[in-house]
Amino acid sequence: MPAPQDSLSYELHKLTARLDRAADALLRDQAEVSYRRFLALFAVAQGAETQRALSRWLGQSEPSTSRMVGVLGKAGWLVVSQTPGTGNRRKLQLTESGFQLVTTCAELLESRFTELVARAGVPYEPYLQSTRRLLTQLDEDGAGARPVRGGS
Amino acid sequence: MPAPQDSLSYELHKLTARLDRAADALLRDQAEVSYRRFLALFAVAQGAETQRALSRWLGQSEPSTSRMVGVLGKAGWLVVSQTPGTGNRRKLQLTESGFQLVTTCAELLESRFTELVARAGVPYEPYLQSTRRLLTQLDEDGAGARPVRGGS
DNA sequence: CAGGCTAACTTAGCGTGCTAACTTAGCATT
DNA sequence: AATGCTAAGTTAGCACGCTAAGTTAGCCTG
Repeated sequence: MPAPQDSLSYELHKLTARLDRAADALLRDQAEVSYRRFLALFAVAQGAETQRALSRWLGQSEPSTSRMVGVLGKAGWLVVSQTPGTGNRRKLQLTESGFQLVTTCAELLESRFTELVARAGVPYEPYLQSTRRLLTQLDEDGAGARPVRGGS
Repeated sequence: MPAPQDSLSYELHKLTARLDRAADALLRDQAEVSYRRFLALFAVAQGAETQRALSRWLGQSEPSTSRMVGVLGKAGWLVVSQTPGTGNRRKLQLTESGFQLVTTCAELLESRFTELVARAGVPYEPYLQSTRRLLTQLDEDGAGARPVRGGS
């Protein structure tokens, strides 16, 4: 049984867990918003126009998205509207404050991450390529897969 | 504002999210245990002897670990004991069934992941190196950092 | 031995992931 | 108009992450 500290899968896991925490801490500090909420608003900014689209964009279930949309609406970052004649859809639109939040946070995160990669001396492009290859392979493997269940 | 689909940070995030889901699905299918629970048992197998040690190993808060230990104990994978004269500690030990579960699952996961990397044509060692460098850099950056809060 | 300190764990309560099952809106058929 | 279908969203309830605050065990020090 290999010690997972030494395996790539474990290191990857650890890396993204910390990246997420760092991002979350940064955003809470600088913009009083959680990373999850930012991601949802960002998805809307990038063109997710309904809740279903948003849930796909985020790779999340629809109930989770439904709840998140409610929270973001109450916080005044998002307007949710239903137009008669378009089925049981909700149209999602950022408010002015939502848009500004997304813009600010995206810049913050992007600059921090780019700096991190540079300081770590990691070659951006090759690393990105490998990451993408793994993703693609996972997608292909999972194409005929069983449903996903449970936990966070 | 860059589309995050194109950025390394986003791809990394997506990759580990899917790796976790794939691992979770595999373990639920083959061993009727969640990935989180497996990780905790694995940590004990690797030498986490108290709850505090376990929480550090998992990179989690102590309350989360406390609850998890309770669940694992009830499931019969773990024995929790308190020895007088050693302070308010709990000694963690795998049961026979816990040990077998960990062994089986670790082999399952390791072989699947190695295959994935090979099929994806990703150079294992360089990718591992870069991942480690990013982690180290994050750790150094965060050495004098603010506390981490909130969310999942 | 009483009071205070630290280490380790628990309790309370919340955020946000999930599945299963339900509701609502529009469309097609009879 | 009633029936049934599909798409989109919600409700109920659980899994597990977190912080803040409380408890318990042992160790000092007066």
